[in-house]
Amino acid sequence: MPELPEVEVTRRSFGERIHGARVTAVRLGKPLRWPLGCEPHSLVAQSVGEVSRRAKYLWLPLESGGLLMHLGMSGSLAFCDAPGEAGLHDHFDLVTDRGTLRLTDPRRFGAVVWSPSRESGLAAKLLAGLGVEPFDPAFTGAYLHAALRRRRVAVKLALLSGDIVVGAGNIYACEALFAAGIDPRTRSDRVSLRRCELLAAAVRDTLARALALGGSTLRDFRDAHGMAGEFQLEAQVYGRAGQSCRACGTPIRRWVQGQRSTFFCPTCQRR
DNA sequence: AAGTGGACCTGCTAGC
DNA sequence: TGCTAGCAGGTCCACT
Repeated sequence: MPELPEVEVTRRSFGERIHGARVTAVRLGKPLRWPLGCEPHSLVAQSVGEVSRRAKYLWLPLESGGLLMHLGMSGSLAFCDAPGEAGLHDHFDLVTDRGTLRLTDPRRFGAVVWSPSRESGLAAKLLAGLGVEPFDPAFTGAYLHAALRRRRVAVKLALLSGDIVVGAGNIYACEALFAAGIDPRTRSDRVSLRRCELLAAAVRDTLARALALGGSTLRDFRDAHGMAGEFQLEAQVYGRAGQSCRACGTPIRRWVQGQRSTFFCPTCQRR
């Protein structure tokens, strides 16, 4: 589910309200991707700092360290005053004096992991090796070109790998490649500098547009207030196999790369 | 180092 | 109506 826009929309929807709150209880549901890494009760009475994001991870600072959270494929966070009984898929509650932050994640690919800091423990290991942030000025066409030059995998897979640029998942990688007019099957080392400039701009613009629209709600994404996103209504290719390209009318094609669906317009996107 | 495929887990839908 | 196969927004890990 959540790519960078959804994670950032989520962060913005509860970060300010939880800042300064004090933890009063922690409830765990079924196991997530990794064990919490600390005694849940040890978090009680600690105050919450300013929530930040790196790639698709959120970092919730506490006094003894912090919680690194990931929404996986199906996770979402809600922050509310009276959350009610935990449901079947509610696997983590951080109860505070200002409300409860609840992770709902049916598939349980998500994670909540305690670390002494972002720079140590499991958090450091998970954050190591991540590529540049898409809105970082360092993410330029020249940077992208230099990184892609060393790879032979299809450019779509290079975007998804997360070690060049972070944030674009399956939806936005497809959409950015469409916006840049690049065939997702193109070998990374054959994308010219000129087209890398277009692609870097397309990644940035696509993610920014999605952010402005509150992300994409395909089935169940909601921000911490329960608001759905609207980017999916503007998708040019994602999930549109067989439908006509909004730009040229050619049927959108579906192709499998790295065991995942890629959607593209064979006319608008060229190798 | 880079590339490949499997693993994790649940729910929904299309098709027979 | 009921079963099954296939698909889903991520990314870690082992192996070549």
